[in-house]
Amino acid sequence: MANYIKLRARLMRDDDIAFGPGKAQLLDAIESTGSISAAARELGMSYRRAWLLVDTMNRCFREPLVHSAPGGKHGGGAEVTEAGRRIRQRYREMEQALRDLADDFEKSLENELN
Amino acid sequence: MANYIKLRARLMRDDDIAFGPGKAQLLDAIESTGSISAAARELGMSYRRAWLLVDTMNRCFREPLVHSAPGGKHGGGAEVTEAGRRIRQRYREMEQALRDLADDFEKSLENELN
DNA sequence: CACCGCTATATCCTGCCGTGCATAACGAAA
DNA sequence: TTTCGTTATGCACGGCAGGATATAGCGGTG
Repeated sequence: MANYIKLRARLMRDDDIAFGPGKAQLLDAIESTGSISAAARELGMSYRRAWLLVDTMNRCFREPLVHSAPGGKHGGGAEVTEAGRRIRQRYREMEQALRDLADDFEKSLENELN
Repeated sequence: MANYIKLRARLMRDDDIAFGPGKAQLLDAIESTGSISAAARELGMSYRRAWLLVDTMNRCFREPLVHSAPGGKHGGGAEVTEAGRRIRQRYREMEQALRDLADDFEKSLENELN
C-alpha cells in the first residue's frame, strides 16, 4: 500500500502559473538536452506544451529563465539562464522544506487509514 | 497583481485521494447543513460529486468520517463523526504549517517576478 | 547554397472529469 | 399509508486541457 502525502506548490502571477513542479522538471530536461523539443520528448510531453510552459515562465519573470534561438548548428536550441537556475534552486529548497514538514504530519494521518 | 504561492496537500491511499482541501471544506458544509445534498448546493457542486468524495473518504479510513442515513425526518441526512472532526483538524494544522513555511519563501521568489 | 533540426505558432482532434438528469429505496412524520 | 427530502447509483452530454498535426522561418554546416 502506497500511502503518502502528495504536495504541490505553484508560484502564481495573477492567473497563470509562473513556476511549479512541471516547470522545474522541464528546466532540468532542457539543461541536459540543450533544446526544448528534445526535453519534451524526454518527458513524454508535446512540444506545444513544453513551449507554452517556457513561454509562460519567461513572460512572468523579470529575466527569462530559458534562452532559445532557431537556426544555427543542428537548429539552434535552448539553454537555462543564470536566473533560471537560481529560481529553480530556490523553488527546490522550498519544495524540500515543505516535504520535510509534511512527512512529520504524515504518520499521525496515515495511521487512521486502512 | 495577485502574486502568491498556491499550495495543495493530498493524503493518498494507493490511487485515490483519502483527504484534501476539497474534502475538508465538504466536511465543514456537511457539519453546518446536516446533509450531503445541502452541502453540495452550498458549495456549488453536484450531489454526485459530493457523494463520491464522502464515499472515498469513508472507504479509505478505518472509521467513517461521515455517517449518513436515508429516510427519516425530512429524509435522513448526514453528520460528521468524531473521527471526521479529528482528521480534519490534523489536516488543517498541517495546511497551516505548510502555509507559514511557504510564506517565508514567497518573497525571495516573488521579487523575481514582473 | 542547399540541407537539417530546431523555434514559433495556428488549427483540429480527443480523452477525461464533472455536471445534469433520471431512477429507486428509505423511513420518520402527518 | 401517503408524503417528502434525503441517500444511493447509473448513464449520457459538454467543456476544456493537452496532444497531434501542419506550416513557416531561422541560420550554422557541409
